[in-house]
Amino acid sequence: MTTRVPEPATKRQPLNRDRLLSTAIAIADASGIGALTMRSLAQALDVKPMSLYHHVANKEEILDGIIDVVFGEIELPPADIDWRTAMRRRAVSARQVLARHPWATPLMESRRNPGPVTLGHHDAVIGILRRGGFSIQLTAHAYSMLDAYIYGFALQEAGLPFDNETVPDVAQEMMAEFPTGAYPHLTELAMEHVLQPGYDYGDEFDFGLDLILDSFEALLRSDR
Amino acid sequence: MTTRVPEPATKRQPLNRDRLLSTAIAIADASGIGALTMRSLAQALDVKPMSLYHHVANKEEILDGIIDVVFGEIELPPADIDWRTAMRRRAVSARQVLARHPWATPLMESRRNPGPVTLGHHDAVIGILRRGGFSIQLTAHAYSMLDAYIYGFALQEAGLPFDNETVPDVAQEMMAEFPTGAYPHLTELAMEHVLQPGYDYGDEFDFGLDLILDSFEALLRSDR
DNA sequence: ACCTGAACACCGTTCAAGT
DNA sequence: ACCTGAACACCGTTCAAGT
Repeated sequence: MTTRVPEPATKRQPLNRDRLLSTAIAIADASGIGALTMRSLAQALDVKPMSLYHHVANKEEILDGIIDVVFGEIELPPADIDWRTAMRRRAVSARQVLARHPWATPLMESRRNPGPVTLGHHDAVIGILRRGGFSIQLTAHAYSMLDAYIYGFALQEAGLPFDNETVPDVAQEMMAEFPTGAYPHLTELAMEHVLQPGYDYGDEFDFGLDLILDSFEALLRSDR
Repeated sequence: MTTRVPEPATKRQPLNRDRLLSTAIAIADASGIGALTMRSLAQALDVKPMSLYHHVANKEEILDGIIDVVFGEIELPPADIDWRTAMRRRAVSARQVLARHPWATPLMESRRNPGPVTLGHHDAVIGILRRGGFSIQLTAHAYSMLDAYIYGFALQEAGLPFDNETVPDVAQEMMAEFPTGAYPHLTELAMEHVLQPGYDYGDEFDFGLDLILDSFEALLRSDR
């Protein structure tokens, strides 16, 4: 004999904004941002499309919202460590987060309504630089440059037509389509670098990051 | 009395791939990539939507095609000038081109079929570095870093919610919505830097670019 | 060879109606 | 307060048919 269960464990949770946004992110992660439609989102939430409009004004607000959630995933180091360690950890974390959500980087461009988490992130990073002794001028330089580098790298990484395992196959396939003798330098770089064992495009990130941090360390010293 | 004109000057040109792509770019420039639909493109070409499919397989091919056209607009300096001048000119030109086509940068991510112009561009840039004395290793570092910076900067610039004239209005409006006391560092940076006369976000580009070029010049010297 | 009309399976969103 | 059915004006694309 079964007991009557007034509230079964599988009972549908009431819809709310947080669940809406995290489900939207899950869809984009799994199937790309193109697969995120009001209809697909509603179905994943076990609800009709029109119900979504009770929690967000429109799809734009969903896109603004998920970008703000993604920003919240980036580690903000404690305020009491030195600026270089803090900037390094934030940059590495940002790259990891953007690699986890490859649809997010290009979306940054069109989003012009930064959410509270995004603004808080920017504020904290600027604060770390200022406390580290950066002038306002130098803070602007450093922040602009670091973010350009991080987003640009993430954009390139998201656009790579291969992951680390399929490098040889994809590279060989692409080069097979080259007209004979065309792109000699590209071919050289592929053969003698990209196709060598142990190659990992991701390793490039640390090189450029440290180069930037070195430069600002030198500038900071000569600044005061 | 009017003469009979068998071929009026306004006669519709026959559709071809080049005209299709350049019209597509004109639409995206004028109204954003979202306004570029098979139907809007057909209308601009004075043709029915289905006619487009005689010149391209689908919309993906149009997107691949216009990205390749945009790449072709980037200046490739002559092979006989020194690497630093060449890299500088290419970077400045790339930024100008991407600023002219703000929809293009985020599109780079999803395009995985580089066209012949794009491949030729990459090949030429790598060639300039190699001839400048860069090892394969250092070439990979430099190219990855320069492109990450260029694309990242273009992405940020495209996402700015203001152009140079409207900076004060937009910044003031945004800050007016901040809860009191929130984002103190962001506010400081805005008040004492962004809102100062003569501020131009674009100026940041040269600073970071020269910093990168300086670093590689030093690395190149110690490398040989 | 090049173009097209009609149709299909999708979109985001509005509106009026249900509980 | 929260959800929904039906409808509207859009998408990209296929197919069969026109010149």
